[in-house]
Amino acid sequence: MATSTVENYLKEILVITLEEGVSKVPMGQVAKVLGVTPGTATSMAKTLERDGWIKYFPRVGVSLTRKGRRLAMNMLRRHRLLETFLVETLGLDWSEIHVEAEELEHAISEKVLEKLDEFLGRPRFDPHGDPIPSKSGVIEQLSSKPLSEFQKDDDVRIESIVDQDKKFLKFARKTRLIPGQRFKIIEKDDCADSITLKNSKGHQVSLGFRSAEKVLALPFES
Amino acid sequence: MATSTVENYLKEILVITLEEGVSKVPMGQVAKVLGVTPGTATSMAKTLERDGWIKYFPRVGVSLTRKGRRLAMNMLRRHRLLETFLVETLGLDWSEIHVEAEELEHAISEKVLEKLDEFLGRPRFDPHGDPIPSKSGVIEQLSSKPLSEFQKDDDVRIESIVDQDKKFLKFARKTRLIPGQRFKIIEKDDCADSITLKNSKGHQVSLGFRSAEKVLALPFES
DNA sequence: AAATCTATTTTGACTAATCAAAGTTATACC
DNA sequence: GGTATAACTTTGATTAGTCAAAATAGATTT
Repeated sequence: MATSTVENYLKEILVITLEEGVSKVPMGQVAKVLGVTPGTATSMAKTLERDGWIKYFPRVGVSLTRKGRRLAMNMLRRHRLLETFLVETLGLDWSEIHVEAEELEHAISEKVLEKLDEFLGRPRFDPHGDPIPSKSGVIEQLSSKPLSEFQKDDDVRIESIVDQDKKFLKFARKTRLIPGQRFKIIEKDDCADSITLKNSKGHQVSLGFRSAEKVLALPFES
Repeated sequence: MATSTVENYLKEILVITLEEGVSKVPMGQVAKVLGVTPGTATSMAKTLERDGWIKYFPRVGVSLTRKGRRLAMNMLRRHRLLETFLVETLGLDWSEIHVEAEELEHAISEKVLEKLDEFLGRPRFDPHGDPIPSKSGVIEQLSSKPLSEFQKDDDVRIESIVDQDKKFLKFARKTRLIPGQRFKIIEKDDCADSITLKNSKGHQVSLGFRSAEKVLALPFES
């Protein structure tokens, strides 16, 4: 069994891996995100390698083994499901949930997590719009977020439509909300619960938040 | 800050104290409930005393200081609120909740606990019928439980009526469900959701579980 | 009162996780 | 191409929590 320290190291290594799209994370960065001295990170790297969680390349960095990645994904799932619970069910403030989930994620069992997931209606995204890894460790493209998470003036590229309802897919096709298409968010009104997009040809679409949640997009630097 | 090991020691010492009505708990018993060797319990007792959580009387036992009791009560509150949550909200099986709560109680913050308490409607009893200590550390008489928690043939003494609804109080008075009165449970039917009591004068009352939950009683050895 | 038994304490050793500070590489700069 | 710099590793020490096994103190029995 992994201690919660081990779980933390693996999770943070995974997050950096996903965020930066690299496979070897340098020790300095590991030390920094975990708030320990570089020496501690190095010695931990050795024990993590000894126990088969990571591969350690001295003076270069660490990468997760399959086993390590599996556990790390599971931690990310716990973390994000808990964040969702804290906001949706208990109504905690957005700014506090990270710290809280950071603690709870080590204490919650697989069984309770499963029940929580069910209770929450198997959410796909956490309150920050980050995707929640599935039970089997699959995660949607990290940086793709539902349209509802973007802000006015953001440039986005449609990534995928989460909803499989035929009517919605038909509507999406008609309005060019198709993977690969580029849009700019020209209006976002929280009160009216509406988002308006425009593509380069001047074509315009408005969506309610409900629907905007079903459309995943990537931020797009033009 | 207390580690979760410290929290466990204090909580278990409190539980024994409450259950047995003693103030000094012998080391052997401490070791047993915590699943450690006697030597470990002894050395822990010294550190706990050093940090002001308990008083340690060599070869006799330990008792909680005011500070220790406060923390221990808080742990008991956490534990029982979590058990309530696991059963009521997530629908876990009665038999599993103790172990789960045992882990979570150390990870949940005061803030989240407060929200959880609110979400659950500030319950007074956990799923076992044990009282949940208040935020300020007050606990109702440990052994008093709602009538619904007793079994057929149990002898009980009514302790108090939790519900303040006038109609219910009137009904209780008429049927002699008054603090101090003795009854025997002559029938308890889970399917029919009904409990029937009889006092020494042959007077009989039947209650639904709903109502039986509002009547606290003490087990009574005749 | 001596012998025995049981509960408790002591001792010495171990693991996980950490830090500070000294030592080592590789890279970058002139 | 030698030296400074930043990144990384090593070393030695510390703290929390634990066990096994030997030592001791009280209580109980004879």
